[in-house]
Amino acid sequence: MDISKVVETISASYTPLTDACQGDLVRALKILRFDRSATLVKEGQYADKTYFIVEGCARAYYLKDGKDITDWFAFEGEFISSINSFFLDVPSPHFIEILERGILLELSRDKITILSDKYHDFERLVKTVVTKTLLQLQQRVVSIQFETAQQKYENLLGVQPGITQRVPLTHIASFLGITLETLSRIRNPKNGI
Amino acid sequence: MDISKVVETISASYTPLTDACQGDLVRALKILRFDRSATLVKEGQYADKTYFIVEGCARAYYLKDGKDITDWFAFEGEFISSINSFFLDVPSPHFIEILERGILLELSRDKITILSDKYHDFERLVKTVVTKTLLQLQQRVVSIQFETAQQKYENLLGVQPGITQRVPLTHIASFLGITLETLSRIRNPKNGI
DNA sequence: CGAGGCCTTGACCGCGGTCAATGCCCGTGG
DNA sequence: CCACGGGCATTGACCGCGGTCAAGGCCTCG
Repeated sequence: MDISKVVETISASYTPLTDACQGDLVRALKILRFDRSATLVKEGQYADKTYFIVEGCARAYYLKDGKDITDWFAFEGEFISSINSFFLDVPSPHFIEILERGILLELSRDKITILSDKYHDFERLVKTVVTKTLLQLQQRVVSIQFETAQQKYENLLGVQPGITQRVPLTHIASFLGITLETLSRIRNPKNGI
Repeated sequence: MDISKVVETISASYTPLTDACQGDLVRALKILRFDRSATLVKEGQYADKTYFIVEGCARAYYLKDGKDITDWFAFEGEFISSINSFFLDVPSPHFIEILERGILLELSRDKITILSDKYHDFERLVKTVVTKTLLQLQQRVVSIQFETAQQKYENLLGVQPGITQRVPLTHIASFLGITLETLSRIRNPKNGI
């Protein structure tokens, strides 16, 4: 796999980076490959890394009263990290788990700080990634707050059509804030029509 | 009112700005004063401005099936804008309304772009504001999704203790994603204990 | 073949929504 | 100065969505 190709893609899909910046970024990234599901971050760790997904998918989840609650999915071309730990430098409430065999790029906060200080355009890249995430999250608040379980599910399918083929329903249910049982009933056509 | 003092406060509370940048920022800001409630942004407008609240408070809301749904409050020292319209350059789904007599600073997206291009540290300021907002929103998702109406309300009081003195309960209820009736019952001590 | 993960289905019930009536406060005009 | 009206909040009666608990189906893998 050619990292510089991936960095070009990032530069093209988020915000342009100068060649110098791209070079430094390539050198700062570390390739991770996984054959099957694996846990990148555990609850309680200081999770000062962010991961860019080249192939495969991942989720961030936490335990609420012992229950596994997914609160973020990431697929090819997206970033994932434990945002609380990453930005606030506190122990992570989240686990981050790979859901499929795939390839990730890892980037530490230290290196992000160095790159952000050195390159104005890298600072802009980070701003853009954060902004996109903010807008997604905003949509999610609206969806969670006033839609029925069914609408939330249909909404998710609109944004991530293939998700049910790639992610267990349990995780999708907790992501939507509904139970697995409810999700199962929604998906059953004879309750629907 | 002395704008440069306010800009110093912003620089201190978010991320430091050079003197040159602060100077340019002071010149880019426009002061707005309001004696009573007023609407800054209407649904459907291209809302390419952001507002910093010096005194008073404001809310962003939208109409969902004719119902008024608040989805953001801002108080002294915070920014507010119609984030969808501002970042994506689409017509605003939101109204933005001043809730109290007060003072705001207005800054247009054009000027933010110019300042961001000229000053690396201004780019960083924007990143920091967006990041803080992202983290708040993340907390809110968790709160909305798995807490009871009462817990959501108590949560809000934890973060914004004085809010009930400054904002009508109707708006607080819709912000929390509950009805005014439910909020009223929660607040009534004889149902609580 | 058996065990365990994942999903489905059923029975039941409680939180919080809807609808509607009433209360309270304050500004405006007779 | 009081009466009225309108905005905001409270209270009550009712009910439905979706949660909980429990049983059972259906893979896959050892």
